[in-house]
Amino acid sequence: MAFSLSPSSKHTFAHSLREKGLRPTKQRACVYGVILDKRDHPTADDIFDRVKKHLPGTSFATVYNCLETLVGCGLVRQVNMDRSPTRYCPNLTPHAHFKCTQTGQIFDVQIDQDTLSKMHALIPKGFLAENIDLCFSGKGDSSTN
Amino acid sequence: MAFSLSPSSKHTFAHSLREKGLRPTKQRACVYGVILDKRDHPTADDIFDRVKKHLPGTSFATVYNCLETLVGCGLVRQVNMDRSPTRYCPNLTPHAHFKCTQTGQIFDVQIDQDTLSKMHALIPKGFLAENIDLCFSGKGDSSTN
DNA sequence: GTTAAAAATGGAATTATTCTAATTACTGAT
DNA sequence: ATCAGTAATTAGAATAATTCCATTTTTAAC
Ligand SMILES: [Mn+2]
Ligand SMILES: [Mn+2]
Ligand SMILES: [Zn+2]
Ligand SMILES: [Zn+2]
Repeated sequence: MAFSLSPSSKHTFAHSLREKGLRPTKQRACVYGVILDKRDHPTADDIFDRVKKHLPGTSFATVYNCLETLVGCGLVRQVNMDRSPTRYCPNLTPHAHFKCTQTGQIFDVQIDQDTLSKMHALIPKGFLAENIDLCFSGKGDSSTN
Repeated sequence: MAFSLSPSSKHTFAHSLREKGLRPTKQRACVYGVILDKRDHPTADDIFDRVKKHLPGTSFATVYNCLETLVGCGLVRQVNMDRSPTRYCPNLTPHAHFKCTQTGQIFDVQIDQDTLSKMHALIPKGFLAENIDLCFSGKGDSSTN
């Protein structure tokens, strides 16, 4: 059966898509659902595997198409570190990412308003930043393994 | 003729490599030289083109090998934004990158110690960050085009 | 100069992602 | 409900940055 989003997620989802004149299809809902369901910053491949459990006929191209759409609607953020496959994150609050070099896991790191302001203040006059990306990498918390 | 590094760059170069038991070859010097020479955050492909002007026989594999070596020695930093090709930067001071979405140019943005500390302070207890990457993207300074 | 290790080379392989052309699913008039 | 037009999905081919591999060349040590 298709992924069932919570009522509030379903509303956000449908609303964000319709605002851009796009359709809330079951594939898009499912991709969004699996990203919300397990917030481990999955890759497109991970998402493909998970989506297939709910909608077995789904193609890889569709997963990529859906991801592009969801990112375009601002429902999901892309996380790029090094040259590794892009990962996807449904956390829309200002946050950074920490990648454990041992396990490969990616953790969310909240950014407080004060630090965020300081970061913004780095940008020289005449530049307009639409996007900020802050990534850490190193040894992660071993207790979380 | 092989690229001629300034005396001080040549010293840093040879010293950093020898510290790791690696040889300061002319290809490595040339790759390092072109990165120092034009600090526009070139891609491997850009570097390949520039290196060939000095050492025409150089292969693409060698450029990648040299870049890996230079990064491993800490002489050069990799800059990854989105999924675009990796770019290389010889600026070893703490700095962020701003990518102009219109021209694709990448600019260095200095990070003051205070902001750097605040950023470090975001990292949760138990995590040890070996690397920090801060990237902005948006509209760059049109006067620099 | 000989020998052994390191580096460079050319080309093949890998792989995440994008593209293309064909099919299917919606939408919204009629 | 039917039809037409558009949007979305699909399977597979194509792309492109990077890595790998086998071979040759260079270098360093003896
Ligand atoms: Mn898989
Ligand atoms: Mn070129
Ligand atoms: Zn995240
Ligand atoms: Zn830089």
